[in-house]
Amino acid sequence: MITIDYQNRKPIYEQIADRVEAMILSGAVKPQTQLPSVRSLAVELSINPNTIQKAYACLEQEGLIYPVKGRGNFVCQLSDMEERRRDACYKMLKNLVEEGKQLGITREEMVDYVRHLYGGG
Amino acid sequence: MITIDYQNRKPIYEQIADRVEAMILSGAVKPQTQLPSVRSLAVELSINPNTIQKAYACLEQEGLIYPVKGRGNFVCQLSDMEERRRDACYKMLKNLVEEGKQLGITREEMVDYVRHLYGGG
Amino acid sequence: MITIDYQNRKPIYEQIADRVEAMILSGAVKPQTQLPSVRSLAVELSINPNTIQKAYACLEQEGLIYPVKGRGNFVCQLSDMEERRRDACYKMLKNLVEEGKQLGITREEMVDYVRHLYGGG
Amino acid sequence: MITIDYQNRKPIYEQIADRVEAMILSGAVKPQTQLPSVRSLAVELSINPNTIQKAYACLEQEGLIYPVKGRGNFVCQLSDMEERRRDACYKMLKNLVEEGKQLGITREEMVDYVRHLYGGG
DNA sequence: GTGGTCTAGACCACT
DNA sequence: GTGGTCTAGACCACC
Repeated sequence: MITIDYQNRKPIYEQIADRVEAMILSGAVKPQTQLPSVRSLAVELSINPNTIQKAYACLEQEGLIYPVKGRGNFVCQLSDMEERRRDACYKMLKNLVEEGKQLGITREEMVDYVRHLYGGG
Repeated sequence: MITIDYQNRKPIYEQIADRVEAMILSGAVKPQTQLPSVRSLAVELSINPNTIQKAYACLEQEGLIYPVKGRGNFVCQLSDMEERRRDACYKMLKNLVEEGKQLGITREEMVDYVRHLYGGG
Repeated sequence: MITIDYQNRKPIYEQIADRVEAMILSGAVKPQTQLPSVRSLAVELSINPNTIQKAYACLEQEGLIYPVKGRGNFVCQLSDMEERRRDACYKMLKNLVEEGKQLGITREEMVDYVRHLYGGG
Repeated sequence: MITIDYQNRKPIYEQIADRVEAMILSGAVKPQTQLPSVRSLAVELSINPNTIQKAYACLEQEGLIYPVKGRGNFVCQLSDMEERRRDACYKMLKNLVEEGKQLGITREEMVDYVRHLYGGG
């Protein structure tokens, strides 16, 4: 479910954190669910456990997951999940639109691109 | 016309290169036009001339500008400008759509966001 | 009467010990009273009996409770209860005041906060 | 200005972050001021640079400081400084009051303690 | 077994 | 020189 792009400028721990966040916000991972342990995920992805640790620390800091010492990390019960999802979406799109405008792309041109790239829906 | 975001993970020289590229591809800067000199732009942006130099080197490498010794840097005559522009746009959008899907955003939901954020047009 | 905060950095056994200590020092639990058994409390709080055991061991070590083999744990007869209570209070407040000073909070400002937060009384 | 308590349960990086935050919120360190470099502070406190790095990362995440690559870390221009200070104060006091109540301390008793411990002011 | 912290050392990008 | 990231290995506390 998680893939790492070593060419990407975004640090690995952030790639992981973003991916897990997306899974939580999209509802693919339910609240109270236990996440894979730091060590097991490190083995699975063939990276250092500290990197996973850092990713999980970010998510905890954002209030998305909580650790239980000696047991593991769990997904928080979120009351504002829908709102967070929308926020994340907005933030992402704002950058996009900004770049698009600089490239001189018209609104409908971009809308068409999005429609096309998104595929069946 | 060019702003630097020191918070941004993208290196400064690349921010500048991207911005100039956008201006060229969008037609805001016409072919054969002379770009600001390395030194003057460095002063204007209050950064090291080496950084501007690196940005211009990137653009030259991409075939977007060409240097004339002792005179400055100029915008190339591009036959495939439209194509390049579309490529840049596609590349940008592909990442976006990928993220959007991971967040579980539907196609029309995203289209609506884009329409709204893009503003009048 | 006892709640566990899994988010808290303080270890669980210490949370329990502190809570029981507070109940004893505040007079909510009288001397000679029998405490709930390790097992029953473990069940009630849904945690490992070892953790309760460790909490009780701490309290015994502090001279607040004493175990009777085969019967259970009991609250000690304390001659210096008032003094202990004041000590615990002092210790707690010292940290607080230190932090408050670092934040540049004035004495009266803090006094007002305390009054307000404490509520009726 | 910064002291580390190795006995403290609070991790070192957090002790540092809290201390710097307090200095910023109390106005002891003005906006736009450059903080000591990661390496220099590490030497001064005789700890690993990574620990300082982590502390600074926390502060950046909170929006209190911002890094400039190759130059250093700087204090943000905060519009809501007063509000943040009050929040930090409230948060700190809430825990205190909670503990105090459990110990059976009356409101005026606690107010008196605070007044006394706070010293001249 | 779990997460959390710290250290040490290396590498990279930017100035 | 600066900050940022990653790895490796160790230790601790908790369950």
